[in-house]
Amino acid sequence: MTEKAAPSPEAIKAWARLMRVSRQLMESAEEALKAAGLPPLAWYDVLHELAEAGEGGLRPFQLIERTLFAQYNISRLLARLEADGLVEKLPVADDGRGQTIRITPKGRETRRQMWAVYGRSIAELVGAKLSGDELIMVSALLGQLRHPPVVD
Amino acid sequence: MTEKAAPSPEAIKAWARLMRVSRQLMESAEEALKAAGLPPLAWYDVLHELAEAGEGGLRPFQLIERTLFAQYNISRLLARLEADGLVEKLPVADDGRGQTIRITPKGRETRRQMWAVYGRSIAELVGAKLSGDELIMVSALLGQLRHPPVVD
DNA sequence: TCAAGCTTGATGCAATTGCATCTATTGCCT
DNA sequence: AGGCAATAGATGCAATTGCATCAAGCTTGA
Repeated sequence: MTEKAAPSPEAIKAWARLMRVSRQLMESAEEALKAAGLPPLAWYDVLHELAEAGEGGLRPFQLIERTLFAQYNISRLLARLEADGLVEKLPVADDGRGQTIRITPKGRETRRQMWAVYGRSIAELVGAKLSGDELIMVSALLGQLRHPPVVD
Repeated sequence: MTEKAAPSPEAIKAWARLMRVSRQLMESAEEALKAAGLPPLAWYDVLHELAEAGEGGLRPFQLIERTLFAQYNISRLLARLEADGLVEKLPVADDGRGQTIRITPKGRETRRQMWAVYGRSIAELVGAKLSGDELIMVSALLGQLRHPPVVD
Protein backbone atom coordinates (compact mmCIF):
# COMPACT_ATOMS: atom_id res chain seq x y z
CA MET A 1 0.00 0.00 0.00
CA THR A 2 3.04 2.20 0.16
CA GLU A 3 3.80 4.00 -3.05
CA LYS A 4 6.44 2.31 -5.14
CA ALA A 5 7.67 2.54 -8.63
CA ALA A 6 6.70 -1.01 -9.47
CA PRO A 7 3.13 -2.18 -8.86
CA SER A 8 2.42 -5.32 -6.86
CA PRO A 9 0.87 -8.33 -8.58
CA GLU A 10 -2.33 -7.63 -6.66
CA ALA A 11 -2.42 -4.07 -7.92
CA ILE A 12 -1.82 -5.20 -11.49
CA LYS A 13 -4.60 -7.73 -11.28
CA ALA A 14 -7.04 -5.25 -9.78
CA TRP A 15 -6.17 -2.75 -12.49
CA ALA A 16 -6.59 -5.28 -15.26
CA ARG A 17 -9.94 -6.41 -13.91
CA LEU A 18 -11.11 -2.85 -13.52
CA MET A 19 -10.20 -1.90 -17.07
CA ARG A 20 -11.57 -5.02 -18.67
CA VAL A 21 -14.80 -5.23 -16.73
CA SER A 22 -15.66 -1.57 -17.07
CA ARG A 23 -15.09 -1.67 -20.81
CA GLN A 24 -17.11 -4.82 -21.18
CA LEU A 25 -20.04 -3.55 -19.16
CA MET A 26 -20.02 -0.19 -20.86
CA GLU A 27 -20.14 -1.85 -24.24
CA SER A 28 -23.02 -4.06 -23.17
CA ALA A 29 -25.02 -1.09 -21.99
CA GLU A 30 -24.16 0.85 -25.12
CA GLU A 31 -25.24 -2.05 -27.26
CA ALA A 32 -28.58 -2.32 -25.47
CA LEU A 33 -29.28 1.35 -26.08
CA LYS A 34 -28.38 1.08 -29.72
CA ALA A 35 -30.53 -2.01 -30.12
CA ALA A 36 -33.44 0.01 -28.75
CA GLY A 37 -32.77 2.80 -31.22
CA LEU A 38 -31.71 5.19 -28.50
CA PRO A 39 -28.79 7.65 -28.27
CA PRO A 40 -25.44 6.67 -26.74
CA LEU A 41 -24.57 6.72 -23.06
CA ALA A 42 -22.81 10.08 -23.24
CA TRP A 43 -26.15 11.69 -24.01
CA TYR A 44 -27.66 10.08 -20.96
CA ASP A 45 -24.96 11.42 -18.70
CA VAL A 46 -25.62 14.97 -19.79
CA LEU A 47 -29.39 14.66 -19.80
CA HIS A 48 -29.25 13.15 -16.35
CA GLU A 49 -27.24 16.02 -14.93
CA LEU A 50 -29.51 18.55 -16.56
CA ALA A 51 -32.63 16.82 -15.34
CA GLU A 52 -31.30 16.87 -11.79
CA ALA A 53 -30.37 20.51 -12.12
CA GLY A 54 -33.98 21.41 -12.86
CA GLU A 55 -35.29 24.53 -14.55
CA GLY A 56 -32.27 26.55 -13.52
CA GLY A 57 -30.15 24.50 -15.88
CA LEU A 58 -26.38 24.28 -15.83
CA ARG A 59 -23.50 26.10 -17.41
CA PRO A 60 -21.37 24.02 -19.77
CA PHE A 61 -18.38 24.27 -17.45
CA GLN A 62 -20.49 22.80 -14.66
CA LEU A 63 -21.31 19.86 -16.89
CA ILE A 64 -17.62 19.40 -17.53
CA GLU A 65 -16.94 19.22 -13.79
CA ARG A 66 -19.73 16.72 -13.23
CA THR A 67 -19.18 14.41 -16.18
CA LEU A 68 -15.43 14.37 -16.82
CA PHE A 69 -15.97 15.13 -20.49
CA ALA A 70 -13.44 17.33 -22.21
CA GLN A 71 -14.42 20.89 -22.95
CA TYR A 72 -14.56 20.50 -26.71
CA ASN A 73 -16.49 17.30 -26.23
CA ILE A 74 -19.20 18.98 -24.20
CA SER A 75 -19.32 21.85 -26.63
CA ARG A 76 -20.09 19.55 -29.53
CA LEU A 77 -22.30 17.19 -27.59
CA LEU A 78 -24.46 20.12 -26.54
CA ALA A 79 -24.65 21.25 -30.14
CA ARG A 80 -25.99 17.82 -31.10
CA LEU A 81 -28.42 17.74 -28.21
CA GLU A 82 -29.68 21.17 -29.15
CA ALA A 83 -30.02 20.16 -32.79
CA ASP A 84 -32.20 17.29 -31.62
CA GLY A 85 -34.27 19.60 -29.47
CA LEU A 86 -33.32 17.85 -26.23
CA VAL A 87 -31.76 20.91 -24.61
CA GLU A 88 -31.90 24.64 -25.11
CA LYS A 89 -29.20 27.25 -24.73
CA LEU A 90 -30.08 30.39 -22.83
CA PRO A 91 -27.99 33.52 -22.45
CA VAL A 92 -26.70 34.33 -19.00
CA ALA A 93 -27.58 37.71 -17.59
CA ASP A 94 -24.42 38.42 -15.63
CA ASP A 95 -21.86 36.83 -17.94
CA GLY A 96 -21.88 37.68 -21.61
CA ARG A 97 -19.52 34.84 -22.46
CA GLY A 98 -21.59 32.07 -21.01
CA GLN A 99 -24.85 30.29 -21.53
CA THR A 100 -27.16 28.18 -19.48
CA ILE A 101 -28.19 24.78 -20.74
CA ARG A 102 -31.67 23.61 -19.87
CA ILE A 103 -33.28 20.29 -20.64
CA THR A 104 -36.48 20.44 -22.69
CA PRO A 105 -39.60 18.31 -22.19
CA LYS A 106 -38.49 16.25 -25.17
CA GLY A 107 -35.13 15.86 -23.49
CA ARG A 108 -36.78 14.60 -20.33
CA GLU A 109 -38.79 12.12 -22.32
CA THR A 110 -35.71 10.84 -24.12
CA ARG A 111 -33.93 10.48 -20.82
CA ARG A 112 -36.84 8.51 -19.45
CA GLN A 113 -36.78 6.13 -22.40
CA MET A 114 -33.06 5.71 -22.11
CA TRP A 115 -33.30 4.94 -18.42
CA ALA A 116 -35.77 2.16 -19.08
CA VAL A 117 -33.09 0.41 -21.11
CA TYR A 118 -30.02 1.61 -19.25
CA GLY A 119 -31.44 0.81 -15.84
CA ARG A 120 -32.30 -2.69 -16.97
CA SER A 121 -28.73 -3.15 -18.15
CA ILE A 122 -27.42 -2.06 -14.77
CA ALA A 123 -29.76 -4.43 -13.00
CA GLU A 124 -28.69 -7.34 -15.18
CA LEU A 125 -25.00 -6.61 -15.41
CA VAL A 126 -24.35 -5.58 -11.84
CA GLY A 127 -27.42 -5.94 -9.66
CA ALA A 128 -27.92 -9.57 -10.57
CA LYS A 129 -24.27 -10.54 -10.11
CA LEU A 130 -23.53 -9.32 -6.60
CA SER A 131 -25.42 -9.21 -3.34
CA GLY A 132 -26.42 -5.95 -1.72
CA ASP A 133 -23.52 -6.14 0.69
CA GLU A 134 -21.09 -6.89 -2.08
CA LEU A 135 -22.37 -3.95 -4.07
CA ILE A 136 -21.83 -1.67 -1.11
CA MET A 137 -18.37 -3.07 -0.64
CA VAL A 138 -17.33 -2.61 -4.24
CA SER A 139 -18.65 0.95 -4.17
CA ALA A 140 -16.63 1.68 -1.07
CA LEU A 141 -13.45 0.20 -2.53
CA LEU A 142 -13.85 2.04 -5.80
CA GLY A 143 -14.55 5.19 -3.86
CA GLN A 144 -11.05 4.94 -2.42
CA LEU A 145 -9.66 4.96 -5.93
CA ARG A 146 -11.52 8.05 -6.93
CA HIS A 147 -9.85 11.38 -7.02
CA PRO A 148 -10.57 12.83 -4.61
CA PRO A 149 -11.29 9.68 -2.63
CA VAL A 150 -14.67 9.37 -0.96
CA VAL A 151 -15.43 7.56 2.23
CA ASP A 152 -18.97 6.35 2.69
CA MET B 1 -44.42 -11.96 -13.67
CA THR B 2 -44.01 -8.63 -15.34
CA GLU B 3 -40.63 -7.55 -14.07
CA LYS B 4 -39.63 -3.96 -14.34
CA ALA B 5 -36.05 -4.99 -13.71
CA ALA B 6 -35.26 -1.69 -12.08
CA PRO B 7 -31.79 -1.63 -10.53
CA SER B 8 -31.36 -1.20 -6.79
CA PRO B 9 -29.79 2.01 -5.46
CA GLU B 10 -26.75 -0.05 -4.45
CA ALA B 11 -26.39 -1.38 -7.99
CA ILE B 12 -26.72 2.10 -9.45
CA LYS B 13 -24.07 3.45 -7.13
CA ALA B 14 -21.67 0.61 -7.85
CA TRP B 15 -22.19 1.10 -11.57
CA ALA B 16 -21.63 4.84 -11.36
CA ARG B 17 -18.45 4.38 -9.33
CA LEU B 18 -17.16 1.77 -11.71
CA MET B 19 -17.71 3.91 -14.77
CA ARG B 20 -16.35 7.07 -13.27
CA VAL B 21 -13.31 5.58 -11.59
CA SER B 22 -12.28 3.47 -14.54
CA ARG B 23 -12.51 6.42 -16.88
CA GLN B 24 -10.60 8.65 -14.52
CA LEU B 25 -7.82 6.15 -13.94
CA MET B 26 -7.52 5.29 -17.60
CA GLU B 27 -7.18 8.94 -18.46
CA SER B 28 -4.50 9.41 -15.82
CA ALA B 29 -2.48 6.52 -17.17
CA GLU B 30 -2.98 7.71 -20.72
CA GLU B 31 -1.83 11.16 -19.76
CA ALA B 32 1.31 9.81 -18.11
CA LEU B 33 2.22 7.89 -21.25
CA LYS B 34 1.66 10.90 -23.43
CA ALA B 35 3.71 13.08 -21.13
CA ALA B 36 6.56 10.60 -21.54
CA GLY B 37 6.24 10.76 -25.32
CA LEU B 38 5.02 7.17 -25.52
CA PRO B 39 2.20 5.58 -27.52
CA PRO B 40 -1.31 5.17 -26.10
CA LEU B 41 -2.53 2.35 -23.88
CA ALA B 42 -4.12 0.43 -26.72
CA TRP B 43 -0.66 -0.16 -28.15
CA TYR B 44 0.50 -1.55 -24.85
CA ASP B 45 -2.34 -4.02 -24.68
CA VAL B 46 -1.45 -5.48 -28.05
CA LEU B 47 2.30 -5.45 -27.47
CA HIS B 48 1.76 -7.12 -24.13
CA GLU B 49 -0.25 -9.96 -25.63
CA LEU B 50 2.25 -10.44 -28.40
CA ALA B 51 5.19 -10.42 -26.01
CA GLU B 52 3.52 -13.11 -23.92
CA ALA B 53 2.77 -15.14 -27.02
CA GLY B 54 6.48 -15.30 -27.85
CA GLU B 55 8.05 -16.08 -31.20
CA GLY B 56 5.02 -18.01 -32.39
CA GLY B 57 3.06 -14.78 -32.50
CA LEU B 58 -0.69 -14.50 -32.63
CA ARG B 59 -3.35 -14.33 -35.29
CA PRO B 60 -5.33 -11.08 -35.39
CA PHE B 61 -8.51 -12.88 -34.40
CA GLN B 62 -6.75 -14.18 -31.31
CA LEU B 63 -5.82 -10.64 -30.37
CA ILE B 64 -9.46 -9.67 -30.75
CA GLU B 65 -10.48 -12.39 -28.31
CA ARG B 66 -7.88 -11.38 -25.77
CA THR B 67 -8.21 -7.60 -25.91
CA LEU B 68 -11.89 -6.91 -26.62
CA PHE B 69 -10.98 -4.59 -29.47
CA ALA B 70 -13.24 -4.55 -32.48
CA GLN B 71 -12.03 -6.29 -35.60
CA TYR B 72 -11.58 -3.15 -37.66
CA ASN B 73 -9.84 -1.59 -34.74
CA ILE B 74 -7.26 -4.35 -34.50
CA SER B 75 -6.79 -4.32 -38.23
CA ARG B 76 -5.85 -0.66 -38.22
CA LEU B 77 -3.93 -0.76 -34.99
CA LEU B 78 -1.75 -3.53 -36.38
CA ALA B 79 -1.18 -1.49 -39.50
CA ARG B 80 0.10 1.37 -37.36
CA LEU B 81 2.24 -0.92 -35.25
CA GLU B 82 3.72 -2.44 -38.37
CA ALA B 83 4.37 0.98 -39.87
CA ASP B 84 6.31 1.80 -36.72
CA GLY B 85 8.27 -1.42 -36.94
CA LEU B 86 6.94 -2.74 -33.64
CA VAL B 87 5.36 -5.85 -35.10
CA GLU B 88 5.70 -7.87 -38.29
CA LYS B 89 3.09 -9.70 -40.28
CA LEU B 90 3.92 -13.20 -41.43
CA PRO B 91 1.91 -15.38 -43.79
CA VAL B 92 0.33 -18.48 -42.34
CA ALA B 93 1.21 -21.79 -43.97
CA ASP B 94 -2.09 -23.59 -43.62
CA ASP B 95 -4.46 -20.68 -44.09
CA GLY B 96 -3.98 -18.33 -47.01
CA ARG B 97 -6.39 -15.77 -45.59
CA GLY B 98 -4.63 -15.25 -42.35
CA GLN B 99 -1.43 -13.89 -40.99
CA THR B 100 0.60 -14.22 -37.87
CA ILE B 101 1.61 -11.13 -35.95
CA ARG B 102 4.93 -11.24 -34.20
CA ILE B 103 6.46 -8.59 -31.99
CA THR B 104 9.85 -7.26 -33.08
CA PRO B 105 12.82 -6.42 -30.85
CA LYS B 106 11.91 -2.77 -31.25
CA GLY B 107 8.39 -3.65 -30.21
CA ARG B 108 9.69 -5.35 -27.07
CA GLU B 109 11.78 -2.32 -26.26
CA THR B 110 8.83 0.03 -26.70
CA ARG B 111 6.72 -2.20 -24.50
CA ARG B 112 9.41 -2.12 -21.84
CA GLN B 113 9.55 1.66 -21.90
CA MET B 114 5.78 1.89 -21.75
CA TRP B 115 5.67 -0.46 -18.79
CA ALA B 116 8.07 1.71 -16.83
CA VAL B 117 5.52 4.51 -17.01
CA TYR B 118 2.34 2.47 -17.06
CA GLY B 119 3.40 0.30 -14.13
CA ARG B 120 4.21 3.37 -12.10
CA SER B 121 0.75 4.74 -12.84
CA ILE B 122 -0.82 1.50 -11.65
CA ALA B 123 1.25 1.58 -8.48
CA GLU B 124 0.27 5.16 -7.74
CA LEU B 125 -3.36 5.04 -8.77
CA VAL B 126 -4.28 1.67 -7.36
CA GLY B 127 -1.45 0.11 -5.39
CA ALA B 128 -1.02 3.12 -3.17
CA LYS B 129 -4.72 3.54 -2.46
CA LEU B 130 -5.72 0.10 -1.22
CA SER B 131 -4.12 -2.55 0.94
CA GLY B 132 -3.15 -5.94 -0.43
CA ASP B 133 -6.27 -7.52 1.01
CA GLU B 134 -8.46 -4.83 -0.40
CA LEU B 135 -6.89 -5.24 -3.83
CA ILE B 136 -7.59 -8.95 -3.73
CA MET B 137 -11.13 -8.26 -2.67
CA VAL B 138 -11.83 -5.74 -5.41
CA SER B 139 -10.37 -8.14 -7.96
CA ALA B 140 -12.64 -10.90 -6.74
CA LEU B 141 -15.72 -8.71 -6.81
CA LEU B 142 -14.96 -7.40 -10.27
CA GLY B 143 -14.29 -10.94 -11.38
CA GLN B 144 -17.90 -11.75 -10.60
CA LEU B 145 -18.99 -9.00 -12.97
CA ARG B 146 -16.91 -10.30 -15.81
CA HIS B 147 -18.43 -12.29 -18.57
CA PRO B 148 -17.88 -15.11 -18.08
CA PRO B 149 -17.47 -14.62 -14.32
CA VAL B 150 -14.29 -15.84 -12.69
CA VAL B 151 -13.91 -17.11 -9.17
CA ASP B 152 -10.49 -16.84 -7.61
C1' DT C 1 -16.51 -31.10 -58.26
C1' DC C 2 -18.57 -27.00 -57.38
C1' DA C 3 -21.96 -23.73 -55.49
C1' DA C 4 -23.17 -21.78 -51.10
C1' DG C 5 -21.83 -20.23 -46.95
C1' DC C 6 -18.50 -19.23 -43.38
C1' DT C 7 -14.15 -17.13 -41.65
C1' DT C 8 -10.33 -13.83 -41.88
C1' DG C 9 -8.92 -9.53 -42.50
C1' DA C 10 -9.12 -4.93 -45.05
C1' DT C 11 -11.31 -0.59 -46.38
C1' DG C 12 -14.58 3.50 -48.02
C1' DC C 13 -17.09 6.70 -45.80
C1' DA C 14 -19.33 9.21 -42.09
C1' DA C 15 -19.21 10.50 -37.27
C1' DT C 16 -16.55 11.43 -33.27
C1' DT C 17 -12.43 12.65 -30.71
C1' DG C 18 -8.16 15.08 -29.72
C1' DC C 19 -5.30 18.98 -30.18
C1' DA C 20 -4.42 23.51 -30.79
C1' DT C 21 -6.05 27.77 -31.30
C1' DC C 22 -9.41 31.49 -31.67
C1' DT C 23 -12.93 34.97 -30.18
C1' DA C 24 -15.39 37.29 -26.79
C1' DT C 25 -15.91 38.60 -22.12
C1' DT C 26 -14.76 39.30 -17.55
C1' DG C 27 -11.89 40.45 -13.60
C1' DC C 28 -7.82 42.34 -11.69
C1' DC C 29 -4.30 45.59 -10.94
C1' DT C 30 -2.19 49.97 -11.42
C1' DA D 1 -9.74 54.21 -17.55
C1' DG D 2 -6.23 51.01 -19.69
C1' DG D 3 -3.63 47.03 -20.04
C1' DC D 4 -3.38 42.14 -19.29
C1' DA D 5 -4.14 37.76 -17.68
C1' DA D 6 -7.85 34.43 -16.97
C1' DT D 7 -12.25 32.29 -18.17
C1' DA D 8 -16.06 30.53 -21.27
C1' DG D 9 -17.04 28.44 -25.16
C1' DA D 10 -16.43 27.43 -30.30
C1' DT D 11 -13.94 25.54 -34.21
C1' DG D 12 -10.38 24.06 -38.07
C1' DC D 13 -7.87 20.20 -38.91
C1' DA D 14 -5.89 15.66 -38.26
C1' DA D 15 -6.40 11.13 -36.22
C1' DT D 16 -9.37 7.60 -34.67
C1' DT D 17 -13.66 5.04 -34.39
C1' DG D 18 -17.87 2.89 -36.03
C1' DC D 19 -20.53 0.93 -39.59
C1' DA D 20 -21.19 -1.45 -43.48
C1' DT D 21 -19.31 -3.93 -46.92
C1' DC D 22 -15.82 -6.11 -49.59
C1' DA D 23 -12.39 -9.59 -51.26
C1' DA D 24 -10.06 -13.71 -50.67
C1' DG D 25 -9.63 -18.20 -48.96
C1' DC D 26 -11.50 -22.09 -46.65
C1' DT D 27 -15.24 -25.78 -45.77
C1' DT D 28 -19.15 -28.38 -46.47
C1' DG D 29 -22.51 -31.04 -48.68
C1' DA D 30 -25.08 -32.84 -52.53
